[in-house]
Amino acid sequence: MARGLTQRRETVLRIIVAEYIAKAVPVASETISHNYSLGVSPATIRNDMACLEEEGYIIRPYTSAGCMPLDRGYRYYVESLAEDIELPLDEQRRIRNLFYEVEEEFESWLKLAAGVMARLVRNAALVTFPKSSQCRFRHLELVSIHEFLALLVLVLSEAVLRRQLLSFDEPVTQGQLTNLANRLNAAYSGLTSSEISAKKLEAAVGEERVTEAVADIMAAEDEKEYDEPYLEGLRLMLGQPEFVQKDRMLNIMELMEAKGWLSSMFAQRSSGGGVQVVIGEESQDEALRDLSLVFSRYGVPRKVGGTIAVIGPTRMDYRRAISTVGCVSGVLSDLVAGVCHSD
Amino acid sequence: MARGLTQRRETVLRIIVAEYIAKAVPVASETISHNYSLGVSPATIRNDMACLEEEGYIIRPYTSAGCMPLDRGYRYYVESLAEDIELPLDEQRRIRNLFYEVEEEFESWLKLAAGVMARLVRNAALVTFPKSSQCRFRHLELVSIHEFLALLVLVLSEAVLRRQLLSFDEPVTQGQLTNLANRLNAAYSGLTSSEISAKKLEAAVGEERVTEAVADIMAAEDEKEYDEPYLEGLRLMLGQPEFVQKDRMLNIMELMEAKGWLSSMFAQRSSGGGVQVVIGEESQDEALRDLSLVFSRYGVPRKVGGTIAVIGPTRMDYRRAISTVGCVSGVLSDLVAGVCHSD
DNA sequence: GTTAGCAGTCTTAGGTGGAGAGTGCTAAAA
DNA sequence: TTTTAGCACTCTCCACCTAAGACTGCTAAC
Repeated sequence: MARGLTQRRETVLRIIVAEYIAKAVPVASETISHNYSLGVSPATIRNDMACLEEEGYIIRPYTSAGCMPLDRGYRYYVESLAEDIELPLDEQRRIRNLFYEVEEEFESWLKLAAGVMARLVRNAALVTFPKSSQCRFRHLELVSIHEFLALLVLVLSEAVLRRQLLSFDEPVTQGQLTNLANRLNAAYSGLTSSEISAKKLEAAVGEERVTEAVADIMAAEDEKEYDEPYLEGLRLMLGQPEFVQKDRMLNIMELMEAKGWLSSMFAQRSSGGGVQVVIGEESQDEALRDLSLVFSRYGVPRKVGGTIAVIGPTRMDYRRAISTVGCVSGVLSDLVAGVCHSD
Repeated sequence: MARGLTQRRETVLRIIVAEYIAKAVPVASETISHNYSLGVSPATIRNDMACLEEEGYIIRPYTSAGCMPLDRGYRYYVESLAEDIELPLDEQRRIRNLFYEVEEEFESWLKLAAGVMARLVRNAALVTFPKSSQCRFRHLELVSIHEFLALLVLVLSEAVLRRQLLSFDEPVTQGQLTNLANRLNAAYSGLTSSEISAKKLEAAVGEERVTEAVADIMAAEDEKEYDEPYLEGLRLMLGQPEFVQKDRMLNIMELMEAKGWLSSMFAQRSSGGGVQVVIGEESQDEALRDLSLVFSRYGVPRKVGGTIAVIGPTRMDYRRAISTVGCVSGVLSDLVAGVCHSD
């Protein structure tokens, strides 16, 4: 039997992947021959399948069974999808409208984005908080709780908000706090964490304490790669037939609850833009070896950005996932751009 | 055979519940007779078991099998636990210390509380955000994003923080915003939502827009029963043997992701203080019929409070759950009291 | 009221066989 | 050389059975 992928073999491969994605059941040669008009008999398909198996695109669960795609097969399928698969325009518009209906709050947008993606692809979806490359001080506010305790509210660039309780060794009045806040706001406006650390103002009641807290928060903000992300639709993903075994389900949940899994997940994100796909074992992470990831950056390049992703079994509707992620990332980018227009 | 619960039968019932909680396997008469020195033979235990079954405390999965507790049996067991079961003092201290190590931020405490409880009881744990009975205005801040868009940051009583984007029809400068914020802060300090709505200030650029937003946010805050709670340890609960069937797992996850399940969960919380237990079918909610709930209010009575809870299968270690919930609720109450001392 | 003994009941695991699905192979046809 | 038909073969899946094991229910004696 000759090697190499003839045109028909490529078609057969695409059919196998598409069928398997749709049905989650090993694909038989007869199914292909019957449902698709390739003009050849099942026996011919079988020959092609043998070849595809030899080349590592597909595998059979046992001798004489239908075949299912391997990671390499999925990869071929994904590459073979047209570069520009997009959702139909009316669906894009429908999604976009969802965001304009919701209140003008950032968290709502992100949560909505995760929810929308999860529902559309029937898998888990995740959205990280957008983060600026280096955040800048915009504004702070000090609210007295009682005489030894105050609430520090810090507004950073891109509408990032942080708060922290500050306890003082000596009694401090709201008047003093307001005073202090005014001076610090004037002094720190637009500065970065390190610039604030470097600056030394004249000592005043609580001034050092506040400055230190501000610099710490901003430094932490700059440093941390990913905030706690919004994750939705885990249950949709776990409803997929690949997770019949309970331990597999629990493994996934353990993975998701663990800290730092996100970073490992996006470890190999290339610098290239657009929607990217990591299939099963292409991932570094052992725990992700039978999961796939479709993700994209969103935001304003070189200023602020986050990541959105769809997570599912390697048998995932890549066409749908890629187009959905692409659309939602576009919508979110526009929303972000609107908020940090003048930064 | 005589009816009624003799002292020994009560003991047998407690042993059955305790054994079943520990092993998750139907309890045999021989097990009881062997491992506990009741001074009677298995046959006698069997007689007692027959009686307990007749009275609805226990059930057998089939004729001639060991027995397992019914809701009524669990209820008896819970009531029979001493009123004042508490964690050993050193464990209490260990838990308390965890909270003092963490940064002084409210969200961190709540998340930590949920995590700690989940780990200790090996089940799901949940903590709602504390909420004041009627929130009061403390402070607002307006930060210009660009000339038609500003960020409203609102600080309410008990350090509750809300933010919202506001768009304007006409250009507004940061100077105007600061001015407006100062006036509103002076005017609204300490007021409730309705008092703010009632008040009419002289019109100024954007004044109406801001006041309206503030009143809306505060009204929403007053109205909503439960915020999105912190939920941890779902995976621990789902690891329990009662969830071997996948659909049961998915049902639970669906329930948890649904909106409003919390309110239905705590629907029947009595006004009585302390730790409370709802066992299986005692709950109104059909979906919760094989789950139990151990929960408690925390916070400062009549001022601000939230709910913490442990959720698990009816076969749950109630002793451990009750003592843990009691301890954590105490710690959280102290922390909350510290923050809203002067309110 | 309690106990020993034993028959009886139900579950569980392991094994068997037949039906069905789908391929691999071979030899012939195109 | 590629394609096809035909058929033997492999493997799963399901239903059914059996034997072992776990406990109880019952009865009669203590």
